[in-house]
Amino acid sequence: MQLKLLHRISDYEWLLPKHDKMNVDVYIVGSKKIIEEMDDNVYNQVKNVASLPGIIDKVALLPDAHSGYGFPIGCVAAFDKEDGIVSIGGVGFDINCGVRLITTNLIYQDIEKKVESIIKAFYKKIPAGVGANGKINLTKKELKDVIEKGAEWVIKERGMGKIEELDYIEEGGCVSGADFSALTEEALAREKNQLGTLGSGNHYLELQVVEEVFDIERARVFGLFKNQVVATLHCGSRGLGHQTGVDFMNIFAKAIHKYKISIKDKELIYVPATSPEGRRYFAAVQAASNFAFANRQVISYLVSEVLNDVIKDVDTNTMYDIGHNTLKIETHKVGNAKLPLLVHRKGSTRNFAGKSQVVPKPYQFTGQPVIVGGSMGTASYVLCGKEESMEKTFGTTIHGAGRTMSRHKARESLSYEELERDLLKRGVFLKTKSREGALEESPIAYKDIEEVVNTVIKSNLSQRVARLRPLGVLKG
DNA sequence: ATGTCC
Repeated sequence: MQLKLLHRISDYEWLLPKHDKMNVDVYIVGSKKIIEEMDDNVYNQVKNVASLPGIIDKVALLPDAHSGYGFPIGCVAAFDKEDGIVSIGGVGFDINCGVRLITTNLIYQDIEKKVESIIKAFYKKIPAGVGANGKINLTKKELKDVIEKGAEWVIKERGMGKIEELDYIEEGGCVSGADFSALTEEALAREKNQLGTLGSGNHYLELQVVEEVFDIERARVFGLFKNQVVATLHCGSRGLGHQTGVDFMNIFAKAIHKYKISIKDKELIYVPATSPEGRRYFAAVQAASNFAFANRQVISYLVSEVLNDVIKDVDTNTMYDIGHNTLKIETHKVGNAKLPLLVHRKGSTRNFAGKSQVVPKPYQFTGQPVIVGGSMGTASYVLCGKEESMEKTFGTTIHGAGRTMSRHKARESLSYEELERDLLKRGVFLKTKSREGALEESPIAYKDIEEVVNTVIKSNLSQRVARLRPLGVLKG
């Protein structure tokens, strides 16, 4: 993206003022380098998003942003609850794709020589890769319960996890407004034993060590300490969520004729939020979101089982679990008004500070944790929201480093053997279902996580709590 | 991201 098109606010904040058909400005977070290296298509995409009807206040673009379907990945846009719209590209096809951080009572020395065997045991126990199926076979009635109850169903009905864990999942592991009947038959049919499966692409399960603690107080409340072994898992709503996106593209395509909406970019198709199709999409997104929460709950339980198989008496806890492809109704301060908004977070994470109804009770005085995923060889971060982000980005921050190289280019840039060697040099053991897939996710294909994190710190959106160094990774 | 083309 060209810097000369933007107005500088600070070294880390920029503004693309509204012009042409834009209804609002675009607020951009990034260092000079990050913005200059950002795909030009991101510029076109945020301009298009800013031109959507009923958009409120601004579009916020985060430093991990890159080109996506319709909306960039790494942005947040909010629409008036009544006069606004809902967009499929604004959520993403992997609905409620998210991350969970699992803490343990182990220190690095406990597992130093067992990393390989732990990752291999993960590989055996946790289905990963395209089309992977798990052991949980749901009847239609059970699937309906999963959709309506989210992670709670997994804990109560299958005994996979502790009931207290629900307090440490975004929205208690179950968003409201989920309607089973909003999902299509095709989406339901895709759920063929996919509960408790990791998936492919950038999804992973990583064994990590807490390398550095930046905020001792918050780390203590989050249950983190230096040299501690933790696991981070990144996955979403699998085929069910994806099919929901695909099917609503068709439902929306019919609806725009009815509402006489003309679309200039088919990837940016939308319907009025209050239309039957819009309401149904909202309910379907919440439904798929609950499936994703349940999915991560199952995998999280399998992680604790594996750790207890390989090493005895391991105590695991969920530090937090949060999505980064979401659609929510939230009240935000806009100017002097407080407005209920339809917040689309696409590859971006809710980052609420301090006391808030949606911050879990144990974290009321710290603010809500954010888990920023690394890219195989690189560090992950635990961050925490700051008050300023409420006004600047609707309480939103980054979700990862963000791609800087296309999947295709990444595959051509190195061989699998080179990747494996590079990772071993970094002290990371890799096990994957797909060598091609792993190449696409090579660390060289991603931005520098340190620089991306530094940007949200310098712009006062988030604060650092801890940095996690990868030891081993299972990829789909 | 995705039973990466029923």
